[in-house]
Amino acid sequence: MMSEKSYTVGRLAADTGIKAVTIRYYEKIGLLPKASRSESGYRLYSEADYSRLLFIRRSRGLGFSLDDIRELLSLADRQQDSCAGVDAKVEQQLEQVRSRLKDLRAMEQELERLSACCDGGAIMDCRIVETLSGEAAHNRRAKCS
Amino acid sequence: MMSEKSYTVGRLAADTGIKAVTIRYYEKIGLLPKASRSESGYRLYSEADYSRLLFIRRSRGLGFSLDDIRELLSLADRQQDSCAGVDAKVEQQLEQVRSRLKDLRAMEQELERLSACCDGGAIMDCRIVETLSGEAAHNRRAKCS
DNA sequence: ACTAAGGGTTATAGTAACTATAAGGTCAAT
DNA sequence: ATTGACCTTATAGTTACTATAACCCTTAGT
Repeated sequence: MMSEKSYTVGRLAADTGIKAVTIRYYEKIGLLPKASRSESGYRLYSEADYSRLLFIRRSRGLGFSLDDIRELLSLADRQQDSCAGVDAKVEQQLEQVRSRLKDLRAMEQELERLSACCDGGAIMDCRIVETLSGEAAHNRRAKCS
Repeated sequence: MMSEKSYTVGRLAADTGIKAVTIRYYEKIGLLPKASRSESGYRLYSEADYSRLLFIRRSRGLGFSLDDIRELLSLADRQQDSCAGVDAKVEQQLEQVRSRLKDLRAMEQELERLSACCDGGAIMDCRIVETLSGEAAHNRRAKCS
């Protein structure tokens, strides 16, 4: 007797913080099911779609790829199965994040070192340029920390 | 009287650790100058090309984009100019890296928290799935640290 | 001289996760 | 009726490569 409330794509976008274009894109790649349509052809979304989108958004926030999320969603859909698969994916993602952290920390250190190297002279005397050019650490005591 | 030694693309690749395809790609997008050619059409590279490639590789290692590197190279080429531009770019990159670090650290924390949540039951009881589904922190004392 | 392996050459398409653009249809309000 | 804000589609661009195909060159071995 009462129809469920439905969202247009723009409404869903506003409510979830995911842009309308992106929502359509998710539909196109099959991450979201095809939305039902109004008479005039507008997409109409249900509460279930809304939840699914939130799931996607949270997962993206944790750095999962869309392919990972596709898997997560299908794992999460099998309510009575073990959650070992989900747990494994979280673990895997954690490792990946840590590995990227390691790389970035190394970059940060090196950039800090370089940054401390510059004393504002000309390019030809610039330690930064020297370092980037590959004349690795030889005598950088003089001007660098 | 003596011609400089020159590298083929594969040799340069082996020496710099940048793949031959990538070297050709760098030439195509103008990051490397057009290489001279042997009679049969093979690319021939000089020491200068070698240095330039090393510069690119080190900069990539610091997370600079190819566009940034293009700028860095052109800055570095003006030997008598001030190195302020280079310094600024390093500073900028440092900021970017730090911002990405911040994001990743947040992801790491949240993933750690999630990972600790799983007690190996069924999906329908899984705290991870619950959390991802957006039912934010309500009563997670029970099973989560 | 012939051949096969291991170089090199080009052009084109695919990757991830969108973003931008164009060209148009719909809806609510004035 | 017209404006403005929404919706629709399709296509191309982004980053930094990687993969593929189809072909040419060089060199070592028989």
